Amino acid sequence: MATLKDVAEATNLGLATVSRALSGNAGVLPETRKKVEAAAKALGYQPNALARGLRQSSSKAVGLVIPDLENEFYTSGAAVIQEVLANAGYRLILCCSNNDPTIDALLLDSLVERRVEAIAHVPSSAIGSDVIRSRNPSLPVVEYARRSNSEHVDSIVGDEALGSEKLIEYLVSLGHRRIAMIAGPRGQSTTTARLAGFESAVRKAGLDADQCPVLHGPYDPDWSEDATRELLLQDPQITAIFASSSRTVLGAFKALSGFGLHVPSDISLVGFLNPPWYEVALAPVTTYELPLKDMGAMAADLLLKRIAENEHPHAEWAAKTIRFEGRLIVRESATAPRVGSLELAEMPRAS
Amino acid sequence: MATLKDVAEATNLGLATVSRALSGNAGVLPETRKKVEAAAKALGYQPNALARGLRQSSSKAVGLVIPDLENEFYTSGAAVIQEVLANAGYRLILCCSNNDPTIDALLLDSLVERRVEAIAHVPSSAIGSDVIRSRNPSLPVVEYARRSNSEHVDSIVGDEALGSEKLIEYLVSLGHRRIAMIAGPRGQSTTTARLAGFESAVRKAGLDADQCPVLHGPYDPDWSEDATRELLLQDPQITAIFASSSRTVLGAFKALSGFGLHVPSDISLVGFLNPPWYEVALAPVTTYELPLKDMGAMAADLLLKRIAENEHPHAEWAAKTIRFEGRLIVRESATAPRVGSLELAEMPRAS
DNA sequence: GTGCAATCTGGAATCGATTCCACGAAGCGA
DNA sequence: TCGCTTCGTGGAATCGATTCCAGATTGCAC
Repeated sequence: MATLKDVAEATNLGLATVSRALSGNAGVLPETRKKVEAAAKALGYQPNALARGLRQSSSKAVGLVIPDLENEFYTSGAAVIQEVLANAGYRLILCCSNNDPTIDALLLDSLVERRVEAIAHVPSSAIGSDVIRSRNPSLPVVEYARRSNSEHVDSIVGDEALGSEKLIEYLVSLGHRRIAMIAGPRGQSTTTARLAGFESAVRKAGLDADQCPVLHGPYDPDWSEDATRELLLQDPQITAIFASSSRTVLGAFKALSGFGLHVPSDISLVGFLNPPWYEVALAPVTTYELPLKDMGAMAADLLLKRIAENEHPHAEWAAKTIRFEGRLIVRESATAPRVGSLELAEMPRAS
Repeated sequence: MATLKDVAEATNLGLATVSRALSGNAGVLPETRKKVEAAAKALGYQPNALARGLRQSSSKAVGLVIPDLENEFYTSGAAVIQEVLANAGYRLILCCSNNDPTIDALLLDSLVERRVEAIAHVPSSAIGSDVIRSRNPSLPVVEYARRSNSEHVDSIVGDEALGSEKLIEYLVSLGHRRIAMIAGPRGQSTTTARLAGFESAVRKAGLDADQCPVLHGPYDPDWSEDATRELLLQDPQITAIFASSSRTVLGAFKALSGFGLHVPSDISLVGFLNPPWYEVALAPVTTYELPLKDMGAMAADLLLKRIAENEHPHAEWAAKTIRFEGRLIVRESATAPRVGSLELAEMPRAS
């Protein structure tokens, strides 16, 4: 592949001049520049970003690590982040940790080694981004969507607790008193917050906590399907289910259909987040929507701001957590509770 | 940030030795290596991938450009590609072109400038990947999911034509004779193939092509909703709709609900691909599933193979297109056609 | 005509790793 | 003991760009 030197030789100019000409710097005769550009084009010259980055110690790249490429909770923000950064002249290096803390740490390291200028991060463990910050205090890092225990990292999250609370309040207002929650895996900030909101709302409404069971498991439709199934078998008095992610809503629907139950006449179901398909689900899903796009934009803006600040040595700043409120979307999947307990028509489970 | 030199000075060793010790090369005394590793750890040394890449002219990175981060048609394969490559010691740089050919070209350039060792690409235009190949004949490139007109690039796609054909055959076997297709944007290989299959099936079944309208538009729920609406108003004799992507299925469902129509008793609807929510849709969706995961794995394997071949100068190879068959999944969204024309209860459109 | 500034250009240092080559020490057989 | 190989190590070149600094040319004012 052609290098700057090749262009220099082809034009009988010095390296320095050619470099200036191509990088659009001032101090080059217009005709010289023309000549250089022509030669570069003819030779098919493409700059070497590695060499440039090495010299300038700036890669014009930002890293983003998310745990799952097929979950709108993360990709929705990722899309915006990529867009904002692209407009600012940065490239996004997007990596996927598969929710594995080991891979997560590996990817963060590899981003630092590539000398990205900032990192956005959906932490896969409570350790989160602290390792990075402690080794590279000046590298801007922001946690997005989930929080770790890191004290020294900005984070942008949704107000998940408030969301749960609103949903439960709504169910209670419809008359439900026995509400089950299908929660996520323990230890993740989202799970913790959604659970906290649930428990708080249950308490405030004066419900009997024993009649409001909570199931913990991965954000996975299959697990959720099994969990819902067992839940109903054990506790047929339940009148409403709060499935705290779109994945678990999916599983819950499948389990319910398997039992021949109808939403919402047999049982109410509310979800979380707002993927497009909620509108065309078996019963359009009542849910709490988070402004994922806004959150992503804010994360990207924050990173850009921190990068800019880095140019000039800056005063100490305190890490801050920004929490975005969402909104309750009422659709059809929840109504007043039925009377009496469920009649489960055990059907062969769809494989 | 600590450099190799810092480690060398801290240990009173030469640069060369330190480099060898850290990169696990032979020819270093075990105790020397211990000492180096200890010092590196103490100093928080992290190698500079830019410098390494520059010297070795190999970045251990592979680029992937997809048009949309929120569409399972692309992310599903992307997830697998990332996994396979990670296992082979490569990092994935994932970029999103927003379906814009200009951005697409820009991103490809930027990947080449970063000296990635291979590129997987969902082309956003018919020009596709040829520019890259013509300038860098030795850079492995594979097109995934969509094809461009490039003659010299491998591509891995689904057998979209066959899929359409199977779906239409199925509808015909149920007794449908007036089937509408909501197609994608003209000029994309997926649209073309799906349309070709549709037309071929219509012809083979001896249907009247005039009674089987085709609407072209973006793969977008809102557009699809409008299109479906107009379609039904213009042509209430239609008994089945083939919505050729999950996005358009969504829009179609919304339009149908808006008219108070019930799937499948009032009208049949079949889709394409198989996102998880198809199972819990208003009517579980009959569709043609493509093995996206297998396709992604194959794309990644192919790239790795080409990278390996590049090590040894190799014989000419001919570009090949690999087409994956999918399978028809029969659910509940299509049944035998109603008799007579539709009665449209025009409802206020959900904003 | 001379002095000085402004403008354009090129040589050479630099970024941080890898790697070729040379050097000294140690081991071993003859 | 001498000569040869083997092993561990360090010096210096290298990758390909950017950029500091100095030199050359020109223009302009006095």
